[in-house]
Amino acid sequence: MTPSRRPTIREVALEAGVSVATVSKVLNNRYGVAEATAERVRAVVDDLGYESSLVARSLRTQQTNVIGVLVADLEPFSAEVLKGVADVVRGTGYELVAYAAASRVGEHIGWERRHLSRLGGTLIDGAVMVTPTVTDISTSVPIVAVDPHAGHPGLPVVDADNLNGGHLAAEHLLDLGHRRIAMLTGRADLMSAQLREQGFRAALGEAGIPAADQLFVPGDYDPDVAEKNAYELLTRPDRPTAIFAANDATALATLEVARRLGIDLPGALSVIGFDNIPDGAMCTPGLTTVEQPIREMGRRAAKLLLDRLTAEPGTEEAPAEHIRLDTRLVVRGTTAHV
Amino acid sequence: MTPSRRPTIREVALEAGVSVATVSKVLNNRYGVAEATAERVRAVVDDLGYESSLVARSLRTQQTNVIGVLVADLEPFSAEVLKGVADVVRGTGYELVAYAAASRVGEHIGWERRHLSRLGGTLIDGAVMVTPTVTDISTSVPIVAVDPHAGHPGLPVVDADNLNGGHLAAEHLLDLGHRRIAMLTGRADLMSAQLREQGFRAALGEAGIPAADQLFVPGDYDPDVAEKNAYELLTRPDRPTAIFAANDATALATLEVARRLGIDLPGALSVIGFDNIPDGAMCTPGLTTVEQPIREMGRRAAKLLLDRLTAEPGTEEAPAEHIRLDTRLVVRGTTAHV
DNA sequence: ACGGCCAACGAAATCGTTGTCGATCACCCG
DNA sequence: CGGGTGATCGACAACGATTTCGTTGGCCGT
Repeated sequence: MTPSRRPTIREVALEAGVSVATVSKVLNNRYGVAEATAERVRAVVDDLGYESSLVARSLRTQQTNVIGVLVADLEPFSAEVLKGVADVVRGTGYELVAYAAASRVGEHIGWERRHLSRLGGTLIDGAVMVTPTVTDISTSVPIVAVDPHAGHPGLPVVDADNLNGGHLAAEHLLDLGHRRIAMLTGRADLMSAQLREQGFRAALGEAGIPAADQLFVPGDYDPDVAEKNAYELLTRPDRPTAIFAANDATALATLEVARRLGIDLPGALSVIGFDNIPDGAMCTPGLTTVEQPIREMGRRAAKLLLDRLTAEPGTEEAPAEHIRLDTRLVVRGTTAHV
Repeated sequence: MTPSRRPTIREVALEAGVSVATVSKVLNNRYGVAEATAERVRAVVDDLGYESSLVARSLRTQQTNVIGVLVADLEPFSAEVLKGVADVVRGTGYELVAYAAASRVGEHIGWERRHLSRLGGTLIDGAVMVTPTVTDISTSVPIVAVDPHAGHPGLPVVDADNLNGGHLAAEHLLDLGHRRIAMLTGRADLMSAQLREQGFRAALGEAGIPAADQLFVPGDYDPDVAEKNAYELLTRPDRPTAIFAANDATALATLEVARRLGIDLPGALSVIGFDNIPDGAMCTPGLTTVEQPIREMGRRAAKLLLDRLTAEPGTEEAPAEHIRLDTRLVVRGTTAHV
């Protein structure tokens, strides 16, 4: 019985009666080997089921042909970005691996840095980082950020038009006649959250409605936080007639709170979210929301990264691009007139 | 300016005035180096910010200290398993990477095999496979399967007690007085789906209710398929008073169909799902379901795998374990009497 | 027939690390 | 003072691939 170990290139060479160098040349179809021998080598290769060791190859060539996606947690948003990246990576000869950080909040401080330095230049050739919070990325591998922390210096970014998205949400509610509108704001450190709020405030301003600070409560992109604050908001004597939640997860939490409080929806309260995650469409009534093309964001991020990786070393580095994709209003059943 | 490349062990050795071997010994704190030199080496190491190359180390030691989780797609189920695996892997010195297969259905034929052979023995030391469909796993790395394809030979498996789960669902509906109960069955090739149906049928039988074949329609674990079939089911003249969906995703799709048809829920129709994914709890009304401890399944799978990996080579291989975790009825708002 | 040339191939260096094993040296004991 | 004994360290051979560069041999032209 043949050994169950995976065969090495040496064994292939031996079997085919050629040198290791020749086998390598055949596999990477490089110039300088006769078709006859190449044929013979190929026969032996798939007879033995040989596959070259990615590790050994990486050591030699100094690149792994693997790109990583680093996500803080596997919420639907990250998962969707990941799928978008996978769409693009497939068929390019690159492998795709995902690294999920801590599941416990607060534990991921510095996680991104640690992982990047461990992996970069040794396990992955580049990375797509989803909602990264690190401020100084001083690493050797190229990085593309999706929906990053506010105030990043010069690294390529893909995000949605959050500013206009916030604007759209406010406009929709204003069109329906709402005047006392509250907002569950997002994670304060993320650019997307800041822009959504900014666009929202701008639209209110344009409509001549003063922004009352007590109507802006933190939702933090987190259902639990949002639930607590939505409850507080909805039990006030002068409770708002509409709520803009900075993302769908917190909007759904708000719906749940309203239901518990027996508030008629959308009769007595309108709720609009942001993201357009699948769950929002499934719920009863369907969640009105601002859609951002998450999967497409993943695709664009991957393209950006692959472009950098496959760029000729000679060509000068392209300036950090910033790709901003459009957002779009999706009206369903949780918003209504008055 | 120092080169921006990551430093090698050789440079550390040079800087510290010792040999490469000594540096290696210090880093892996192996016996045979004086504390004074060790101290000096350590100083240089974090002065230069040196980190050993995982690639080179892997090539030498023939193990990568990375375990992989292979999922067909990143639905909530897989994501939750992944988190469970991450819980266990953290702090063990192993890295965790996730490989997502095709996003398009049907494209993943043979995908598992390809990836395993490419990665196994070269990029990962072992793998947890979620709902694997391959039948012959002839690879060099240890594998643990979560909720596998039916009829696997001798590989360790972690799953939930699907048989009893199906039984619980049926019992619940029977207790509520339902007699004409339909089922949206799951993916026919998965063990879990078969067992859920089997438990369900058994409970019906015990109650003296003949199983009418026209009440069993495929849901396929897929919301789109389920939507189509649920529609057909609910527009029949003698439509069922209750539906058992083989998983929550299809149960939610059923709810959506019922809502579109204007069927009062749970007054005129009871729906029960399986899994207890978060979305089911968020919806209005909350989805009654059978819970399986998905995250815990991930944890157990990871433990099983790590046990195999860290087992002394001398000890004989333990027989393939099969860990079956309990399922539990979670009653919410989508089921009611009569 | 001989020199030159090109295609085809192989020997060897290399990537960065670990582990074995021999060399060195100080020290202690008889 | 000599020999034995640890402790400490470094030289070197792997690991499995890629790539450079030199060697071989055949063929062609004159």
